[in-house]
Amino acid sequence: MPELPEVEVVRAGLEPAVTGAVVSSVTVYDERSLRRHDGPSEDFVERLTGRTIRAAVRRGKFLWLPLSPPRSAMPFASGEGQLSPLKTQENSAIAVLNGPNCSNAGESPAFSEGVAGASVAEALVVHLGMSGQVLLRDRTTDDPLTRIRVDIVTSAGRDLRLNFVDQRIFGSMAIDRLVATPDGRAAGRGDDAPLVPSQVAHIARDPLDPAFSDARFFAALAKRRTGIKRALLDQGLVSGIGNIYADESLWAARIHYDQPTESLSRARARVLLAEVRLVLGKALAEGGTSFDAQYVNVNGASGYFSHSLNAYGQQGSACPRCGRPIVRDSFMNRGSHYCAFCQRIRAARAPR
DNA sequence: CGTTGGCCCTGATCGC
DNA sequence: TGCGATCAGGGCCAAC
Repeated sequence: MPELPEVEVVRAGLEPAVTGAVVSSVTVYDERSLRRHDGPSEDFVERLTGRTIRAAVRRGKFLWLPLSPPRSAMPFASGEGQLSPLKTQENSAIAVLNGPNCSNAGESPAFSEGVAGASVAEALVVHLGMSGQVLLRDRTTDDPLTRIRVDIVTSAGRDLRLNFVDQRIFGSMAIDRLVATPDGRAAGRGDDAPLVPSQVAHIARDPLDPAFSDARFFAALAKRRTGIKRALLDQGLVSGIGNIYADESLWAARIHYDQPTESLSRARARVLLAEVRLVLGKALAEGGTSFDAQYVNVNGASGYFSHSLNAYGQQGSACPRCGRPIVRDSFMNRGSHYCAFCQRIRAARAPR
C-alpha cells in the first residue's frame, strides 16, 4: 500500500538513475499492468523504446517520467541546442544534481514546439496500486512477479534495469500525454515543468506540494457531505493519503473517521491538515533514511511496519494516548483503526 | 451533479 | 502435508 511517502522514496531513488537515461528495451510480461495505457502492449513498447527520460516526478501517489520527444518526431529546434542533451553528459554527478532543465529558464523543451502538432510531450506514468514496486537493478537481475521490464542506459553509460513488480496488479504503467497545469505551477515534485499527465490531471495536489492551497482545501472540504475519512482518501480533494496515513492522521487529530465533514470546524480541519503533514513528513524522513541509492527499496509492507504506528493495525493494543484498546471497524471496504475514546463523533457547535 | 457501493486482482498466511 | 478460505485496499465507474 504505497502512499505518498513510499512513492516519494521511489521517485527520489529513481531520479539520479533515470534522469537523462535512454530506454534501450522494454518487455511486457503481463498486459494487465497496462490497464491505464491506451493501446496494446506493442504500442507501449514501441513508444517507450529509444526515448530519453527527462526527470522523475510525483504528485500524490502518481509517479511519472517525462520523455524527450522521439528523435524521428523532433520538431525544428528553436534556437539553442537545448534538444540535444544526449551525448554531452560526461559528468553524471552534475547531471544528477542539476537535472536537464535547469538552464532552460522554465520553458519545457518538449512542449514548446507543440503548435504545429509536430510533437506532444509524453511521460511514462507509473502507479504502484496496492502492491507495486519499481526496482532498480543491474541487467542480470530478475525479480519474481515482474510484470514489465524496462532496460535503460544511464547518462553516465551504465546499463541498468527497472523491474515493475506488482503482485496484485492494481498498479500500472502507461504512456500518456502531458497537459498544462491550470495554475501554471510545477505539476509535482521532481520537475519544474507545469505539465501533468492527462490521466493525473484530476488528481489534487498533495499537502507537501508548495502549490497546495490550504484555503481551497478547507473550502472544498466544507462543501462535502460525507465522512471525513472518505474525504481524506478522495484523491481529487487532496492526494497522497491512503488508508494507513488516514488512520494515523485522524488518530493524531482525535477525529472519528466518520465525522461528517460539514460538522468539522475550520479549526479542527486545520489541526487535521497539520497532522496529515506531520505524519507524511515523518514517514518520509524515516523511509528516506533506509534506502540504498543502488536499489530503490520500496517494499510497501516493510516500509510501513518499520514506522511507529499508533492506530493502523493496532486493534487490540492500547491507545498510546489513553490506554484504552484500539478498535477496528470495517468501512468503505477497508479497515478503520481508531481509539473509540479519543476519537468520538462530535456534534457541530451550534451557530451563534 | 455529488455521493456511494462494488469491482478488480492474487500471493501470503492461517486453520483444519 | 495439503488445500481451501480469508485478507489486503487504490482507483475507477456505474448507479443512485
